[in-house]
Amino acid sequence: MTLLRHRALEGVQAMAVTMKDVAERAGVSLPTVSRVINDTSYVKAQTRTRVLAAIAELQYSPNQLAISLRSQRTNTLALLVPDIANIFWKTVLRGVEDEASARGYHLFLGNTDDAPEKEARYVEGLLRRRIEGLLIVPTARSMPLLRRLRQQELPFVVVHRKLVGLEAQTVRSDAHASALILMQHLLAAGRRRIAFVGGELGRERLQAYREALAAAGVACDPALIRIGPLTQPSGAAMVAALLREGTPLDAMFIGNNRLAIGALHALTTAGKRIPEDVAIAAFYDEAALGDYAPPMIAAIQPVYEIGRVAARQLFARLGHTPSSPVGETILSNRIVTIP
Amino acid sequence: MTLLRHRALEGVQAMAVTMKDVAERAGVSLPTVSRVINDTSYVKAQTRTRVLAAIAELQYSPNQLAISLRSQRTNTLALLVPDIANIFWKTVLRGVEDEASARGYHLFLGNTDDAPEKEARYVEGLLRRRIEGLLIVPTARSMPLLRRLRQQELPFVVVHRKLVGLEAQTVRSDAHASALILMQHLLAAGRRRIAFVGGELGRERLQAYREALAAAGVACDPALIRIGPLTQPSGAAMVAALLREGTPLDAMFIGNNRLAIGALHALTTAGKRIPEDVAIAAFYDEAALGDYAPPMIAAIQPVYEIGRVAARQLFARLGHTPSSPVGETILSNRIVTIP
DNA sequence: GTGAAAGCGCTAACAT
DNA sequence: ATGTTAGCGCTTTCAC
Repeated sequence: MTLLRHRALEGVQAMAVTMKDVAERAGVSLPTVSRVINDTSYVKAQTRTRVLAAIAELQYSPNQLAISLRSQRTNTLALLVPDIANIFWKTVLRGVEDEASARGYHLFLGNTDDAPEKEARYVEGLLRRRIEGLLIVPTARSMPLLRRLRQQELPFVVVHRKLVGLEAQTVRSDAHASALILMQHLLAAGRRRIAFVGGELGRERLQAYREALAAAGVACDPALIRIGPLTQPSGAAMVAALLREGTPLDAMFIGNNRLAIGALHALTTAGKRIPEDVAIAAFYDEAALGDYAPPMIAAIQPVYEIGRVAARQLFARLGHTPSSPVGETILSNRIVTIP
Repeated sequence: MTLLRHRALEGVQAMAVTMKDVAERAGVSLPTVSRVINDTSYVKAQTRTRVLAAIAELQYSPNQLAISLRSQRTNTLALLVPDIANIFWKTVLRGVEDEASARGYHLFLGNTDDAPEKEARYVEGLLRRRIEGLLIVPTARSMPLLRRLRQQELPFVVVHRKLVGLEAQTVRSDAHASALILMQHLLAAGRRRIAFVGGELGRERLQAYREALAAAGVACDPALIRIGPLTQPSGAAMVAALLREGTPLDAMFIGNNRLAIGALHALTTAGKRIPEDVAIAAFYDEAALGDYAPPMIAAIQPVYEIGRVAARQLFARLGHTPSSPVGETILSNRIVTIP
């Protein structure tokens, strides 16, 4: 007996076994099979057995597309991150996936490369696929997109980045508070010429930098402030430039772990002693900490927890009307001093 | 005018706009809308305009579930990895995702934690969702599952791991060849007491280790061979134990990047000089190389390429009958010596 | 306890 | 150039 019936319209694969096949095989009607599978009504024990046997023999696999089309539920979420190859997001992803999989949900993953067009294209495809919710690390220009999501009533949670001007459920860590602590640490150690090395999106960190300097009565020298792409080479280049220019400095505040790794390399290459010549305070990473950690003070972000909490909050919103109130969940960073 | 029609059966979300809504709004019949969208037949310019206007006004988003149900095509793949939080897989994932997204495919991601039950549960869900193909890093006990996939005629590609006894399209790097080169390098440098630190699945590496020793006429001392979980702490523990036991050794072959990082730490902690006291040859990682790289010889795996090539081969199989011939694609590692 | 029929949203014949 | 009809695989009234 062959299971091949006829070719699909476009595809070349054999048609899959359907409920109808199972029904015929078991000598019952189609709804009866459905009832057995979903345990949705009493079925005579004998009939049930026959149906189950047919299912096993035919290796029947229910078509989730059809089920979803009827039920309006896909049990599917999506996560959009800038670049999964970056060390930070993979752990967030793991947190999200754990939470989703525990609830029987499947997860689409997409990289946006922080490009709004790519992001928009992805979101469009995900909407068509009728995902039930979206976790998104938005770009700096994602506002219109997110407004559309709101309008389309797709539940979503903003991960790790704060968007001003949009009321959206957000999960992130407390960059501002941690930045203040790091700066205060440097200042308490008597450092006064503190360079800032950060990225475009780190507004909070830069603000904390300025606040801490002001509070300590230290003038803010624009020549010490560097902002660039959040990559290791970029960190190395910015620090190399700083040193080359010769502006006096005795400490550095680095707003991102990849920047920090690059910066530390550049400092070592230039023969600077850490912390004697240059004291370091940085947003760093658990893994990087294990691999390479000179004496410094670091803020470690709760990456896995950010993913889990964000997913949980998304689930909490799935059941509710999309207009349910939104808020920010701010997780604390762990401050670590390496002697 | 409200878009809310009635509540979905189970869900609480408002019903989405359908093609029918668009048709009514534009004052045309349903297939006409379809024709406009898919450009599948001539439509009078004026009608087309009216339809497009209706689509825009209603923010219509085609239901991919319905489309897929009809067309038998989901434009969806899945990737199952042991643990995305591990440094290795995230880059593979990125390669896969790039390739998929370039072809308009979306990607499900799942973590198996190398647990066959979790893997099986995932595959079941993915089959129901009618993915068109699967990329999988199988566990040691995945054979029955993969046989079922073969039977169900789901195209799949085995990534990075070699399964004996199953004919399956496989993409991996040449661990055996690289291991031989690394070992020959150590032996050429006059090292004779070479420890082996590896994982359960690294059979090829261990075999190459033995072959190289035999070829050089060096006896293989079982006391120098350690096998454990592929984690950094495990690497540190195995090396610490080796040193504690005092078996003489002047070199180490390490079969995995996480093991290597742990091992290097343990050696440093024990005050061993590298390479004076202990020469190192290891399977290492591009990123780890940038962060922490004492003098050694390393095999760098083409992680991103593994992902891309695997995805490409999967795409190549989508069009064909599932019985099309399978083979192995073996990518070369890059051998790097750090002076 | 089970079957017949309608419909989820869409596309592809077949009409006109 | 557009409308009518059937059907993808499933669940859910409604009959019997």
